[in-house]
Amino acid sequence: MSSEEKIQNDKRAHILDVAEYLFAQQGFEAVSIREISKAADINIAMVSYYFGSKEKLYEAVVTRKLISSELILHYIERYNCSTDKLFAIVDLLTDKFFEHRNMQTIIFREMAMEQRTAMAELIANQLHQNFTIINDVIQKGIKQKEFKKVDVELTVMTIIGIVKIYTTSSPVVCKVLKTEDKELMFSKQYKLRLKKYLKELLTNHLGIK
Amino acid sequence: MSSEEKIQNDKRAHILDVAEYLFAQQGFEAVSIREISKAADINIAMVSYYFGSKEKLYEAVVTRKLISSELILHYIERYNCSTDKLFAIVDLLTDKFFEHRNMQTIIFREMAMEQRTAMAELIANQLHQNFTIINDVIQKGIKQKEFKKVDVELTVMTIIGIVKIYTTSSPVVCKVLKTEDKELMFSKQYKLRLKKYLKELLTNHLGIK
DNA sequence: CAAATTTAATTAAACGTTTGTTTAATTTGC
DNA sequence: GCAAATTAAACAAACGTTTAATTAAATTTG
Repeated sequence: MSSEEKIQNDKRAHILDVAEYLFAQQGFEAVSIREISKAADINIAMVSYYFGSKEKLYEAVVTRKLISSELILHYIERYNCSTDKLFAIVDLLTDKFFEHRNMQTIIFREMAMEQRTAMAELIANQLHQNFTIINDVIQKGIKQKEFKKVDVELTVMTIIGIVKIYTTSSPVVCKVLKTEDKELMFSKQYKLRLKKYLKELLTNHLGIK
Repeated sequence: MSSEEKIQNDKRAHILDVAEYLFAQQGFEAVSIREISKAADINIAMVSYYFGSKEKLYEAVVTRKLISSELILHYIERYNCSTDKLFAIVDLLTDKFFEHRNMQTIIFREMAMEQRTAMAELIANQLHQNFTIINDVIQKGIKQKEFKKVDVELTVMTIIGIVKIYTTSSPVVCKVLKTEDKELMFSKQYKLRLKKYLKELLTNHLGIK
């Protein structure tokens, strides 16, 4: 990559970062191009120049950070038993959700919209792929008598649901955890607590010895 | 209540219903007063006439259906042991979330906004109250050796998280459950499945005999 | 290697729409 | 006939986008 390309990519990436933050905070419609431009310290016309339109900027923001199923598969292939695979998924998901919680806010807001846009479909498919991987791991674990028989689909949803509500409902989670501090809530300490809890929950639920 | 008041209330309620549906589908900013008016078959000016502004209409929509903590308390007071209380809460929450899932979509979208509005604060407080009730039930159950020792706050979040992701992420949940039909997803049958799953999960997790 | 030329990046201003809200006139129900 | 309900029209403000002009950078040329 030449140096000028890097500079342009930096600027593009900067706009994407700013836009992601604002979209996550307020939602797509609530954020104006003028607001993004001001926050990113660029001219209003630059968004159209780089991305074509506000809609396409949004698409770029979303697609940039989707958790690919390849990543998950690659991450768990090193483990042999289903328990280790499942726990690795818990770690990975928690890490990714904590790291990209702005993105997760956007993604699940999009999922809450009933109207099927092309992008909503894209996200749903991606999430479904990730669901399927976790589903298969649990299914295999049950088959090999490593896990008890459970409602597999809802178990998958449980994992995602907890991590999701933790990372995307911070005002109320803050209150519940009595932290009053969002920084603390997303600290290493609390991330460990969440991971530990999830593994204990799954251990109990799946009857892991 | 006089007959004309009833008619006015009906019209107000009708606007609230339509607005709730649209707000849940698209979010506050994405819905215009013109769209609401068209869908509700009223004049544009009637929203201002009845509610004052779009903002106040939104407030009216949200506050109308918040699950009051009194309702929960009243619902569980008839039960003696913590297990029965907890299972009653599972039933109540599932029912309410299924019944008012439009509302839940709006509420958690508001919670995902980082900017603290007056209404976000109101919702957070309400949710926190509900959290606290569940929290207390589990805490008491542990104290009385009815439950195993667990991370109580995260257990509460688990219950809410599962019901929430089920009711407010229907596109992806549909795919996961292989129903392809949103009606089926919110049928009695599937509601029972969810309740049963939650109780089994809690039974395993809390070591209920 | 500097000057000339072309391309890319950036800007301020203006575009036509749409937004939420208000006004002032009209209709409705009692 | 009077008050409440309803309407169409108009309001300024904000929206996403485009334009045409300008600056900066890259490339070509002599």
